Amino acid sequence: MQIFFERGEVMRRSRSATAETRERIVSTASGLFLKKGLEAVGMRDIMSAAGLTPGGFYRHFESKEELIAVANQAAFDHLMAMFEDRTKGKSPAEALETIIFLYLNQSQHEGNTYLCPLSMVGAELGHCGLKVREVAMEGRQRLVQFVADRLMHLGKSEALTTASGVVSTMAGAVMLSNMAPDQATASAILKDAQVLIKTHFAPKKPRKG
Amino acid sequence: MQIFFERGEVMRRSRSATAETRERIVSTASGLFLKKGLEAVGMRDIMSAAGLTPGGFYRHFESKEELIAVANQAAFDHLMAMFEDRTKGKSPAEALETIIFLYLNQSQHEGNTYLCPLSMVGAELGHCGLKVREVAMEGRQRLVQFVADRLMHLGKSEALTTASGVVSTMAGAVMLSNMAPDQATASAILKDAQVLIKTHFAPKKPRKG
DNA sequence: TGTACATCAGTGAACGCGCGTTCACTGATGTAC
DNA sequence: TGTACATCAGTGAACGCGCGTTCACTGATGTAC
Repeated sequence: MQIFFERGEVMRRSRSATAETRERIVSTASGLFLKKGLEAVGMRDIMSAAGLTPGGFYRHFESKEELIAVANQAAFDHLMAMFEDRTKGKSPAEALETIIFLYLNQSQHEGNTYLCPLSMVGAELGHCGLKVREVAMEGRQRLVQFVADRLMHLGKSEALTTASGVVSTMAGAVMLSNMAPDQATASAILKDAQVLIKTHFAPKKPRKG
Repeated sequence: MQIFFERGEVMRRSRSATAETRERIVSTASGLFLKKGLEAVGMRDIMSAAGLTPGGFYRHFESKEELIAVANQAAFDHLMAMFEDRTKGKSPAEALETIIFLYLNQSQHEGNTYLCPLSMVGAELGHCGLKVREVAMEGRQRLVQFVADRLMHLGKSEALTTASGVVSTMAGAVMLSNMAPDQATASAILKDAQVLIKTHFAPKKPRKG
C-alpha cells in the first residue's frame, strides 16, 4: 500500500516499527479471538493487550471486520506452518497420526497458540462478511489438502473426499469438546473422533469396481 | 415456582395465558438464536418478534443466559421429536440414512425450523455458563444415543464410540458449510461428510479379536 | 551536514448507539368474604 | 352472587455501560534543499 505522487515518485514512508506494530495487533487479536470469540473481544481489549490505545487501530485497519479476516488468515498460517514443521521427514502414516493428535488436542493444554479458527470460533465466522468467510474456506481447504496429500501416499482412493470428511470430524469434535462442562466428557468426544478417523487411515487399495 | 404463605396455603396464580406467553418467548428466541447467533440477538429483537415489550421478559426469566439455556433445550426437544417422527417404523439402516440426510441438510432450505444448536451456534455455547453447556451436552448425548441405538441393530460393535464420532462429523460439516461463501462449496462439504459417515453404516460383524 | 517542513503512528477523550436490565405504573384476573 | 382487594403479566421509559469508531492533537521521523 504505497502512495504515488503526480510525478510518479514513490513515497518511502514506513518506519519498520509501523509494520511491527501492525503485526503485534494481528497476533494479539488472533489469540484473543480464538480464545474468547469474535464478538466477545472488543477493540479496547485488543489494543490494550497489544500495549496501545484504541485510536491507533485505525491507522492500520479499516474496521474490526477487516482485522477479523487478517487475524484468522494469520491463525491459519501459524497452524499450517506448525503442522509442516512437526511432520517434516515423517512418513504419510506418521504425519497423519501427528496432525490428528495436534488438531484434536489443540485446546487441551492451556496457553497453546496453535488454534484453528474453524473449531474455535466456528459458527461466528458464518455470520461475518464475504472476505472473512473466504479466508475461513481457504484455511479449511489447506487443511483438507494437507490431509489428502498424505492419504494419497497411503494409496487411498477418493483422498480429497475422505480428507474433507475428516476435517469436518476434527473441527466438529474440537468444537463440541470445548462446550463440555467437564474434562472427562471433552476427552471422550476427542477420543471417539480419533477412533473414527483412524478407521479411514488403514492403508488399503481402492475397492474393486 | 409457587408462592407459599405463612399458613402454608398455595396461591394458584397462573392464568393459562402466562404459560403461552412464556412458550412464545422461548420458541421465538430459539429460532432467532439458531439463525443469527446468541450474542447477535438482543432482548428487544426477541421480545418484539414475540409481540411484547422488553420489560415483560423478566416476569418469565432471570436473565438472557437462562433464556439461552431454555431455548436450546427446546431446540433439542424439537429436533429429536422430528427425528423420532420421521423414522417411525423404519428399519435401522433407513432411519440412519434419514437422520443423516435431515441433519446435514438442516440449513439448506430457508425457513427450516429444525436446527441443531451444536452446529448453528457452535463455539458460542462454549463461552456460556455451566447450565447452558450442560444443556448442550445433554442434547449431544441424545443425538449420539439415537444413532448408537440404530447402529447396534445393524450389528456394529462399539456403537456408542462410532455414534459419537458420527455426531462430531455431522455437527462439524454443517458448521463448516454455514461459513461457505457459495452454495457449491457448502454442498461439497456436506456431501463429503455424508460419504464418510456412510462408510460406518455398512452392516458387518465386529472384526475378529 | 544543518535547518525547515511535511508526514503520520499513536494518544486519549468523545461520539452515537444498542446492549441487558430495572422500575414505576396499568389494568385485567382471581380471591376473599 | 356481588363487592373490595391483592396479585402480577405486561408496558415503555430510563439506567449505566461498553461497543466500534472518530477526531484534534502530539511528537518523532524522514525528506527537501
